[in-house]
Amino acid sequence: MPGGGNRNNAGGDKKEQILLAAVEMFLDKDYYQVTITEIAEQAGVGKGTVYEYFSSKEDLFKESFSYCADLYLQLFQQHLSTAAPVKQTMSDLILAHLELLRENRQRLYLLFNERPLSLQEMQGWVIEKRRKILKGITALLQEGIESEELRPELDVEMAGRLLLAVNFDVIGGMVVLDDQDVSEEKIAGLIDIIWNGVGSNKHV
Amino acid sequence: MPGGGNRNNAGGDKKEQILLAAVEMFLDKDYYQVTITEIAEQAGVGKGTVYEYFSSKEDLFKESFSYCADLYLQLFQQHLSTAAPVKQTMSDLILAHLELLRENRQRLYLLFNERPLSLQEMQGWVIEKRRKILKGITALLQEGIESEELRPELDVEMAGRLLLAVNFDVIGGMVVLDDQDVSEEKIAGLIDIIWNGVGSNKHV
Amino acid sequence: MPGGGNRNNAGGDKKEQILLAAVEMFLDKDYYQVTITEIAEQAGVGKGTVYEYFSSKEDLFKESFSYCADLYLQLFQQHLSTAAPVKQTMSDLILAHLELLRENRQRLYLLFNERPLSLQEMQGWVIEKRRKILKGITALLQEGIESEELRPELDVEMAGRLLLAVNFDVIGGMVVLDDQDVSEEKIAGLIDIIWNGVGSNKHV
Amino acid sequence: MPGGGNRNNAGGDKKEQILLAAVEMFLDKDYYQVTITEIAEQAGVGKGTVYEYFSSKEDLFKESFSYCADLYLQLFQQHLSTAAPVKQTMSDLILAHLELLRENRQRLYLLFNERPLSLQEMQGWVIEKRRKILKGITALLQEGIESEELRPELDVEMAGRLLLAVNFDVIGGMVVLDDQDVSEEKIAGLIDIIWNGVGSNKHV
DNA sequence: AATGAATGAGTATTCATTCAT
DNA sequence: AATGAATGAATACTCATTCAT
Repeated sequence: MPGGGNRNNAGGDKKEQILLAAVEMFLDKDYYQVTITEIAEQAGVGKGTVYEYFSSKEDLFKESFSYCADLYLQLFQQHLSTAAPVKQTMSDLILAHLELLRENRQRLYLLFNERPLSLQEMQGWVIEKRRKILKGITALLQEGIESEELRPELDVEMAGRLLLAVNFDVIGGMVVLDDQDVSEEKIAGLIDIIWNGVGSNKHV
Repeated sequence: MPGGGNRNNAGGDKKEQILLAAVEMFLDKDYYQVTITEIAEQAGVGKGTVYEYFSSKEDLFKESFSYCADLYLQLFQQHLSTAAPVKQTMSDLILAHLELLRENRQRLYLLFNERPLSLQEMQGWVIEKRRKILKGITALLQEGIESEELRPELDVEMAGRLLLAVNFDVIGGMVVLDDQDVSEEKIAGLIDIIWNGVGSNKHV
Repeated sequence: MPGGGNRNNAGGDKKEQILLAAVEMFLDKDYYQVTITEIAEQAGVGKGTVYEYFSSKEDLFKESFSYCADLYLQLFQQHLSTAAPVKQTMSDLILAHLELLRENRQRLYLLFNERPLSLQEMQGWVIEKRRKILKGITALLQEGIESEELRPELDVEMAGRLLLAVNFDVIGGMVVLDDQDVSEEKIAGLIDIIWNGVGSNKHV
Repeated sequence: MPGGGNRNNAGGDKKEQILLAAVEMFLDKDYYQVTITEIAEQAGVGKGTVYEYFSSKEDLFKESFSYCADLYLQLFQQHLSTAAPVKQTMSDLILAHLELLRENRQRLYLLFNERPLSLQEMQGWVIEKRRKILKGITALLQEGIESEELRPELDVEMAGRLLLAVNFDVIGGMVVLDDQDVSEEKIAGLIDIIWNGVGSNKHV
């Protein structure tokens, strides 16, 4: 078997090592401000080694991004596949998201939400991931309608988008942009709004 | 209106000329992809002239950004300061936002929502603008509660954030990311959700 | 007239300055061993300046090469367009070539004769120049046949190629590779061979 | 023939294996475009193994070059050592050369004729080989004079150089640069010129 | 005030070579 | 002896910024 085979018992470690270092850097600075040298240093390997495992900076970025995006995807999918009542699930999602943001550096939000504009391909990347999540949420809502938890006349697509926005923009914004403490109370208030709307009955 | 009269290129309006050119470019490409040379060409001035009016590329970007942000601010403030019913205002805001996105190139959204991440200062910039808008919306909602259009127990901050998210994330996302046609019907559905919530009465 | 016009009274000097420096370097070392930095230093300009006038290293090389090739072309064309007897012209060509090699650094020979193999395009370049020269020589020989200076049954193409080879390979080789002094006597001997051939009459 | 027997890859012939792979590659691409990795792959050995047998890329190139040069040398020496008439030998040489070029990839010509210029050492290498060949040719011509096949007043050195040039520049040029089909007729014409010269008797 | 020629710091990437296994 | 993972020196090219005119 010429050329040997899989990378020792050290495993694919080097690659992961580099990937994690890259994620670390890309969470801190944007694509253009992160240098391969930095990543290599952060990973504790030589510059050339980076290129043993990733064909280019762009490739490395994509993989870093994908790695982070998958964290999100997993989070959502995990919570969306429960049998819990919809209201509960919505709440759980928000809480889980909050935790994810807190655990994995707030900037995860940024990486996901605010990609390097110009790497056009990245755009499609993000959009794709968003669609997947949106689809999951939409399905959840559809079930909610069928189980009569939700109003039958609901525009599930828009409701789904709103829930996505709540997670990314409201929660993400509070944690990351405003660096706020998001209390349980706040979340309850938010869920209340989503569930019951803002309108009073007096004027309707 | 100082100086009065219409502004030909005879006037001292080189600065505005350059600024508008910069906005044009920054709406098309991201910070790192726009070059001073391009901006100068677009503005029809020499490269050196750019530096007569702006101390650096970063400075020029900030001003360009601010210029665009103000478009938003104006849009919101204009609609938030009407005496119309809150529901109407919310709807108007969304419609106006839609139009703004369509008119001013979709990328306005991107410029505003997705700044060159780690120009740290930019962050504060965005946050600041968001807060101002949020404040306006919150005030609107507070009035709505007082006029009993809105539910008295509403967490106005969260409701405000949600409305912001609806504009930026839901509408912006649909127009820009998904390149979707946002029908009146969709908006009606969205307003319905915001107003009445997603929950059915059966299970509550 | 926006943008001004031709480069000062300094003339296209900078460009020529750089070109000559590049020629200098490319005559000394091969394409891959010459660095842009060196050329810039040699030319006494900044690295960036090189790129103001030449779009890439390859471009600069091509122009350098072309510059040298034109020296050859001129040399040949100048001598080929005289009304002198063919024999005289052949001799003149060789002498002129010798002088050119001595004047313009021997390595001119190398640059022309031994291009960087791999820049495929270069190959075509050289071939093209060779063809032009060959055509000129062939025409000369044809005239020689018509004026009955040369044998009527001569294969002019082959004779032309032989004359080219004499110049490039024999003369060039002696001067450059063997660093030999090429005496008038040697040249007379060479012309004699070309004119009368090597064969004796005894055995024919 | 030390060791005798045929050489499988079982033998210690790794070195030859690598050398032949290198020749293969260097005939295809120039020094700078051939990588050690490629050579190793072509040879079916590990990259490190190359360095077991050759101290550096340059060393490997030199040996590859020498290997090819020896093909030439052998070709010439083989034909130069016959007892055939000089005219016949000249013709044979050209034909043999043609065949060699056709068989061994045209690029043999390039490898020999156009070394990576400024590996200065290479220059000497080529010069050395050329001298050896030239010496052989000169001896042949001297014999030709003695046997009265050739004109007694011939400058044998120049005649030798001319024959070398005919082989390398005329034949090589036609085959490689101009990618021409070299007919027997053309060769006959060439031999005719060498033998009888270009001059008519009318004007002499 | 206006210009654009000149500049050089900054960076992704390649590849010969080493050396631990 | 054989390997190939790891390495970092080396280099073309970009572009914000300056400054002489």
